[in-house]
Amino acid sequence: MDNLLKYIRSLTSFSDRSWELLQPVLTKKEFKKNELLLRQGQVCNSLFYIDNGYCKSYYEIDGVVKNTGFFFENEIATNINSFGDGQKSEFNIVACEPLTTIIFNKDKLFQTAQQANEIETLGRNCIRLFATKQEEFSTLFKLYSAQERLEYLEVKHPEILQRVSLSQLASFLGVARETLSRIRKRRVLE
Amino acid sequence: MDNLLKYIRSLTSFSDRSWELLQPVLTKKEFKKNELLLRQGQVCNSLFYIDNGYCKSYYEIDGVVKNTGFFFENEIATNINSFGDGQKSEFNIVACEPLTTIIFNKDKLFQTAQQANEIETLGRNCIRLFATKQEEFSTLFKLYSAQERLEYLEVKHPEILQRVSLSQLASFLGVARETLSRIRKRRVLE
DNA sequence: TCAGACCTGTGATAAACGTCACATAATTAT
DNA sequence: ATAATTATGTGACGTTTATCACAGGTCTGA
Repeated sequence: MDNLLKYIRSLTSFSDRSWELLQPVLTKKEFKKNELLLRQGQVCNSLFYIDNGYCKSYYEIDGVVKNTGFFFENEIATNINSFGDGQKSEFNIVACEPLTTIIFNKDKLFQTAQQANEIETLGRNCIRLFATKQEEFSTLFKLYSAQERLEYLEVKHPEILQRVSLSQLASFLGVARETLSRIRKRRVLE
Repeated sequence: MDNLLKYIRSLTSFSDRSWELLQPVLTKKEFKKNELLLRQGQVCNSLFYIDNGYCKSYYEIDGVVKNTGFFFENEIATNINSFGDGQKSEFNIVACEPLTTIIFNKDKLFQTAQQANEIETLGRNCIRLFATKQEEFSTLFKLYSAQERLEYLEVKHPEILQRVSLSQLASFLGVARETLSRIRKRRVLE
């Protein structure tokens, strides 16, 4: 839980009292590699704080897997739309490695947040980080070519390139696996 | 202010008392067509509730304008990253029509939110909507081709196609103006 | 240690797209 | 009303990308 407390305090001021109040909201949970955190069609009632390992969100359309996000240590993974609105999720979240998470239960979180403003503020800040990340990757496609998107990741998010295989990365970058392989080859030669 | 109150109450329970407390946070402001709401390099200290008209966010890179978002009535326009973190904005927001907005002042909003939990919850929900929208458009690029992205807008966001010119829409969809023109022609003939 | 699954690279080919050039609306300003 | 500006359509051409096919490499579990 140490990592989580540090993470929270990097976002917002958080008293020991708030941390105590938050405890009943939290559950530690481990996932095996390839185990699902969230399944398409389910409603997402959790925020998954990633303590160790990483996971990804993906759509499965006509049997083809399309990766839409990767989530590493000290990030929150969730379906923000499903979590907020109670709608069924259109995508899956799966552990890409053995994964240790701390789960925020939605109902308990909302109850507790009504009583403790610091917890409400924490929730706002978690969502803000999530929104910032989405905006960042959304903008990539509007500003840059496939090769430039790869270069952007090399500079700004090298951890993704180090830990995610080329095949997995391709759909996230919006190109075919073969194309990404060729782009990478060009980059090495240049 | 009527529209704003309805908007707020569609998001979260909001007492008359909270609405009173919120008043000092709010300022009505009109923008002329092509007037900037936010300039690149500035820090964003406002949430712009769109009461009437619409605006867009855009990057200007090597003299070329790239549109990244459109914001219509009953939406909040802002730079979520700049607003939350105090970083300088990398993009502009400009009125595309004569625009009526209600501005939330950041400092006053945060002060007031500390005293009234309903206002903190409102902030969380506004950001949540923002995150959901970003995620939606980010996913489009990973799942669909340019033509499919256009079809998606036709079904899910026809208001964008009705109000935004083809040239403006092109960079938002991540294609050249000429390509979008040809895609549209194909769609009409099919 | 061996088979099966997954990952990466590469060639061939067709399709999609970007860019430049220019013509023709449509809109706006004077 | 008319000129200027902006928006759209279209052809030509080169570049980038998707798709299919297949070979070789790596990892993993029986």
